[in-house]
Amino acid sequence: MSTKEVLLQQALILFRREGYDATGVQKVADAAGVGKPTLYHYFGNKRGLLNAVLTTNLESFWTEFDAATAYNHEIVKTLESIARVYFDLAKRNPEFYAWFSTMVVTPNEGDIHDEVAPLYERQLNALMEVFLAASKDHGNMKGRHQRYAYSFLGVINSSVQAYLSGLIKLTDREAFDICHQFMYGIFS
Amino acid sequence: MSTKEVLLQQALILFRREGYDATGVQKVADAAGVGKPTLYHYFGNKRGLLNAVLTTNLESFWTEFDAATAYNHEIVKTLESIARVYFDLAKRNPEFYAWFSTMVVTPNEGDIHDEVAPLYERQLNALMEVFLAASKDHGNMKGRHQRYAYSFLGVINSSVQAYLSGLIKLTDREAFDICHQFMYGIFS
DNA sequence: AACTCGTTATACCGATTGGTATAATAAATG
DNA sequence: CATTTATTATACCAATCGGTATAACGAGTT
Repeated sequence: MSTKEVLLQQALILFRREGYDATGVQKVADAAGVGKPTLYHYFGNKRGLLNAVLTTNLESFWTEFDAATAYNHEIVKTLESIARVYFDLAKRNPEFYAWFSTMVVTPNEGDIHDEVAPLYERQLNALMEVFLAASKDHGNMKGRHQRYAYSFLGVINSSVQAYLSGLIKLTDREAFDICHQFMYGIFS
Repeated sequence: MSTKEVLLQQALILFRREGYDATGVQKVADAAGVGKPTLYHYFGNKRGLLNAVLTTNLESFWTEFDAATAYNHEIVKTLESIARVYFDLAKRNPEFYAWFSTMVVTPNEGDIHDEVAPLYERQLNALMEVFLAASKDHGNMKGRHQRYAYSFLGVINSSVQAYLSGLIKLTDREAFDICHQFMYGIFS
């Protein structure tokens, strides 16, 4: 593994365990077994490191996410695909998911908000598009697409949190269940 | 307002806006218009300040919470009461709720985790008790009380997040809706 | 062999961190 | 009025913060 990859790996571990603000650049460099200027050579500054951690760990997620959010006139199946994308990320990279999912709801100012907010909005906007497109097929969800996007993400996160706590497994059945339960609340 | 109250108020604002770790004790003292030793006189150390912010802002919440979690053989009504307790806190003290709700899911080490974890567990345990008691009346929720406690909190938080974002209002009707939708998923 | 280029280390910068020793002040009590 | 007691400020501590100037290092290239 290259020095750069080791730095990214250790940064993620420390950011998750102690928080971004509480993690000094020195500590990351020490954990990676290199000097501080090496870190600055690769990432420019602390925020660059944060950005790199986010980008690398979300690379394949975005690919799957963009594919899943292409609405195909079957809202429930579309939501199931989306849920599975999140489940996959959680299973493939639980350390990162646990960290990222807490940051998207953190209203702090500073580096974290500036870097994470656009990533969250991109998810929210794509989900809103899905519900907006679906509302042309189903008349029952007038103007609530924004609220649906919010709470659907909440439902997914709730399952993943249970998974990360060892309570459940993230099966296709689980994705099926939460999507059906979610849509029931809208249509009924 | 006493000096102590001003310190608690400013600490909450800064903790929420910039995060606990990123907020220096000096900044809190400056914001309150007093010297640093004044802060240490009242709270001992930074963690004592954190503890005091949590305790004071949750004082009336716990009273209402303990009353609401007394299961009375009507699971839906009990859940509604609980939801309203959270809604009340969010409406009465949105600044605090926005801060606290992000911390309970943050798996960091350090002061925040040590102070917040027991508060979260107390909520979780009380909710588990509710579902456990209810499972004696309803046979359909065998051994899943822990998972229900998790996801019920998730549902509530999802509503409150939507409220804090200006999307919805936290009415009694909203509490009714989410509890019914939640229980449907369990019984069906 | 000379040279370049990407990578890394030593040592340092000013600013800020959490925390404190000392003492001046204010109010309350005798 | 004198004394205590609670409250506040000035000034400081070692440690760490994010960030950098300088240069040594090894691998290729010419």
